[in-house]
Amino acid sequence: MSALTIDLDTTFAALADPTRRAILARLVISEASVMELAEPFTLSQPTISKHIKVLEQAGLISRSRDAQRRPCRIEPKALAEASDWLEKYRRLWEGNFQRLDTLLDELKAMQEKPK
Amino acid sequence: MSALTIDLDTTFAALADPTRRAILARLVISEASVMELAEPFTLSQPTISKHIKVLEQAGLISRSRDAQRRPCRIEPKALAEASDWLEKYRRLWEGNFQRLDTLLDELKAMQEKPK
DNA sequence: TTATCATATTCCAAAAATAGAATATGTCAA
DNA sequence: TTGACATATTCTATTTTTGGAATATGATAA
Repeated sequence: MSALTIDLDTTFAALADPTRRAILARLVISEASVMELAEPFTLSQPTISKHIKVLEQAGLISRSRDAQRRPCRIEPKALAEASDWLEKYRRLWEGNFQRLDTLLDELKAMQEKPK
Repeated sequence: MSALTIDLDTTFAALADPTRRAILARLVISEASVMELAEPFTLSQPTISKHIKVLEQAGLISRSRDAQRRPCRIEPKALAEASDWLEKYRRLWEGNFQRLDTLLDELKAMQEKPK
């Protein structure tokens, strides 16, 4: 199973945790090791490792090797897929809203100048 | 606690379920009752009601009253907040990528024409 | 009112997520 | 090789999520 088949279930579930979102926010700045990522939290190292694993399995980050370290970096594809899904529905809904808006304008115009 | 304070945890968790995303996708077309929303699924009515409750508590939909029905409609604010979060990090990362890209181009140019 | 339709809630069981402690593995430097 | 450091895994307990069956509530029409 390649990273291409990561589904939105897994991606959104990974994003639903504040620790994991904070890790992603940190990784936007630069790559970082597990220790560096764990530093701001009171959580234990194993717990952070597990959060990192969830992010990796969701395709949101990938790992490399630097001596004993396993630096994490953001993988934008999964982020983009989730964002695309939301943007699609946002645009569609805004389309609906615009039509509703037009309708309300028409109704208002009719009230002011009933024919 | 107003709908304004809905957090991303709840929103992303609500989006992490395919049934709930399908319900949202359906609601982009138009408002719909619980029965109408349940129709495409093999899940029981109570189960669909519970999914709807999760979406409502996440601020992703709201309900109204039409005789015995409780039509659901999309609430775009939570959708927009989740989308904004993702878009922000997507843009930031794409910024990083562009800088990296520029760096790689420079390295490549140096290899072709070492000074 | 009563029957009916639409929806919600309660209760239960199964599965999954989360965290820490303890421990294991992997990598490097001396 | 050994010691030290970085990270991962296992085990266990707790909490949350998900679903169905049964049941309750709410709203309307007759």
